[in-house]
Amino acid sequence: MMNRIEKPATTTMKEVAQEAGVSIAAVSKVLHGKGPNIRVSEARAEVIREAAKKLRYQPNGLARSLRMSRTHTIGLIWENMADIGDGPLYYMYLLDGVASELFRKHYRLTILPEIPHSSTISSLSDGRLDGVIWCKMPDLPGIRDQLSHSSLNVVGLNTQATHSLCPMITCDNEHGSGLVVDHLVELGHRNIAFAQDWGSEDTPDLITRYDGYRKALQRHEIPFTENLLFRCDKHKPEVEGWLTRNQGITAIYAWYEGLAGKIMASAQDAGYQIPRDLSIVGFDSTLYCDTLSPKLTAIRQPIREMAQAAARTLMDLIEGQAPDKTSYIFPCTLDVRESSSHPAHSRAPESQRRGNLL
Amino acid sequence: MMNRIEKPATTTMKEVAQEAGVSIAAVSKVLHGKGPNIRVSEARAEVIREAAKKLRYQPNGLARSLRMSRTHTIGLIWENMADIGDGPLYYMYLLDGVASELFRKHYRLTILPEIPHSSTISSLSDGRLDGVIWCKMPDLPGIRDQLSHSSLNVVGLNTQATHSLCPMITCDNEHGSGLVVDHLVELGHRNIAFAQDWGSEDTPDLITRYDGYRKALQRHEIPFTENLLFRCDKHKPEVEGWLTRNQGITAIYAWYEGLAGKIMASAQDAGYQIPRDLSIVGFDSTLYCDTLSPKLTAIRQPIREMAQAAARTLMDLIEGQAPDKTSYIFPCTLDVRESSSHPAHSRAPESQRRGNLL
DNA sequence: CTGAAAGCGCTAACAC
DNA sequence: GTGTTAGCGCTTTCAG
Repeated sequence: MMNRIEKPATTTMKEVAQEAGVSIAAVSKVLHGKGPNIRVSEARAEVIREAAKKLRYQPNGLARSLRMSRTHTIGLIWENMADIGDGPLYYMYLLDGVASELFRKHYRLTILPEIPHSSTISSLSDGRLDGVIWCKMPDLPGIRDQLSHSSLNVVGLNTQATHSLCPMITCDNEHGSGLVVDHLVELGHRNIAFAQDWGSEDTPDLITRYDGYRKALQRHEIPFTENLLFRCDKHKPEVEGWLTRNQGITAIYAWYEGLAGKIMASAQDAGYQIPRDLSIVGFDSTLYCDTLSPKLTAIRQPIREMAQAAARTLMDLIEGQAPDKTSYIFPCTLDVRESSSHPAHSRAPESQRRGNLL
Repeated sequence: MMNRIEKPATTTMKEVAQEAGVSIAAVSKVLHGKGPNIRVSEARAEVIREAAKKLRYQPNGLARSLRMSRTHTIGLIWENMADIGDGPLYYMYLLDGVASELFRKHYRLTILPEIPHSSTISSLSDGRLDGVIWCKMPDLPGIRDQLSHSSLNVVGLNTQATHSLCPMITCDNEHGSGLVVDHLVELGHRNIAFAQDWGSEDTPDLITRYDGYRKALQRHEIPFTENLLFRCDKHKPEVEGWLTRNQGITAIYAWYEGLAGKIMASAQDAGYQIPRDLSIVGFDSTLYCDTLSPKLTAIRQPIREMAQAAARTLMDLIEGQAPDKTSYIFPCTLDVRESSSHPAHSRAPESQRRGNLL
C-alpha cells in the first residue's frame, strides 16, 4: 500500500487577491492582462505577481474556457483506430502533421474514441472542443444533417463529399488510381483487378479510388467486368480461390497498402511468385511498403502536408477567418518498388508494350 | 468567399427547464441522474426528456467538469514528438495501447505539445486534465520537485527513477542489454561498442540500457574501456572515422533502433558489409527493423502492454484506488534478424563459441 | 486606476 | 417529489 503523496490543494485567484490585498479583478488583469478597461499601477502589479508566485498560483483552464467559450483544443476523429498499430504508418504522419501545426499555435489535440456515426458531431459539441478534424468522414445523409445542425467547427480530411457543409482536404485519389493503371498497362497488363475489403463501402477514399480506376480502364479502352472486383476479408483475403475462379488476372490494385500486404502474403502462401505471377500495387506509400518482400509499389499521398492544411484551415475557421478555399486537393505520385513488373505469361503479345490504344 | 453556415446556438439546461416548465435541478437529475436527493416523477421526467430532445440539448462538458473537478481526460507527454513520423513505430504502439485502454473507460486522450521540463507539470495542473502519462520522464531534481508540489496525477512510462513520487512503468532495459551482449558474445564478439546520440543523456532508458550493457560485459569478463562508447550525432553518425580510430570493434549496440538504422546506413556508405564486417543490434524491435537491409536484430519491449498498464494505473489513481504496485517492469526479448553474425576476422579463435567464462 | 457584481452552465445541499 | 440556492474559478462590464 502506497501512502498517498500529499496533494497540495490548488490556489485560486481569490486567494492570490487576498494575499496581495487587492481585488480579484486586479489579479485577473495583471496575470492574464486583457481587458483594456482595467489598468493597474506597476506597484500593485508587482505585489500581485509576487503573491501569485509565492502561492504557486495556476490559472484554472476550465473556468477560463467556460467563461470564454474557447478551449484551444481540437479533436481528431479517425476511423478504425484499432488498426493503428497494425502497420500502416498513415496515422503517424497524419498525427504528426496535425499536431505540429496545432502546437505551433498553442492548441492542444484530443484523440477521440470511435463513436457511432449517428451521434458523432452532436456528442462532441459539448464545449470542450473548439473544432474537430474528421478523417475519412463519410458522405452520409445523417452526417450532413448533423453538420448543419451543429455549432462545432469541422474540417474533413481524406474526404470528398458532395456537400460543402465544411472544408475538406483530400488527395487526388482519382489521379492516383490513374497512375496505377497507367503503370500497369504500360508494363503490359490488361486484366487489372481492384481489391477492396468488406465494410469499407462508405469510405470516401475507397469510392474515389475505385472511380479513378474505372475511368483509367476506360481511358485505356479496357472493358471493366464485375469479375475484376475483388471483394475480400481484410484479415485473410482468399486470393487463391478468387484467382482460380477468375483466370487471367495478372495484377491487383488494392485500395490501401495494408490490404495489398495481406493479399500479397496470401498469394505467396498459395505459391504465387510476386511479381512474376502477379503484380500488386497499393495506395499509401509508407515505410510499411518497404517491409514487405518484395517491396510494394504504391501511391504516395502527402498526408503530413494534408494534415497540416487541415489543422490550419480549422484554426482559421475557429478564429473567425473564413478560409478562402473550401476544399483542397493534393496531388499524388507513384513510388515504383518491386511488386509490379511485366506479366509473365503475357496473354496477347501484340498488346504488350503498347497499352494506349487497342 | 464561403458564406458561413448558420451555426445554431447551443441549448442550456435552463432553456430545457423553461420549455418543460420545471426547475433546472429537475432537468439535471433526469438527464444526468445522480444525486439521490432529487427524485422526479416519471411523468415529468418524460416531459423533460422530450423538451431536451426537441431543443437538441447537449450538456456542456466544461461547466460540468468545472463543477465536478473531473474531466475524464488524460494527457500524454512524450519527448521528441518531432521524430514521430520518422520511422520508429514505437509511438504508434504506445499510442494505441494508451488510447485503447482509456477509451474502454470513456476517457479522452490529449496529446500535449513539448514543454520545457522546468514547467511541465505545473503548467498542466490547470484542471483540464485528470492526469498525465509521461513517457521517458527524466529523473531530475526539478521534476521531482514539481511532482511533489503538484496535485496532478502522473504515471511515468519508460521511466525508472530513483524516487517513488509516482507509479512507473518500464521494461527491463538492463536485462534487454544483457540479452544483446549475450547474443553477441555467443557469436564470438569481444569488442562490443555501445552507441548513443548527443543530447539523450537524461533519458532514463538510455541510462539503464547502458548500465545493463556494462554489467553484461562484466559478467562475461570483458573489460570496458572508454573507447567502446560511441557518442554520435543521431542524424549522421560518423561511423567510419570512429571505427578507424577504434580498431577492433566488431559489433555495435545502439540504444534505440532508429540510431542503429542510421549507424548501419553510415557504415554501409563507407563500404562496410553488415553483418560480415560489423554486427549491429538495436533496441526496440518494430516494423522499422524489417525495413532495413539487412534487417535489424533488436530487443523487443512489449510497449503496447506497457502503455495499457500505464493507462490503467493512472485511471486507478484518479479514481482513488491507490495502485497496489508502484512500479511495473516488463520483460524484453531478443528478435534475432540479419544484422548480427559471427565476426569475420574473429580475433581469438579459442574464445569463439565459449563466451561465458574466460 | 480600482473593485463590486453579474454571470458562463452545471451540480448538490437543503428546505419545503 | 420539487425548487431554491450557493457556488466551481474566471472575465468583464460598469460605477466609483
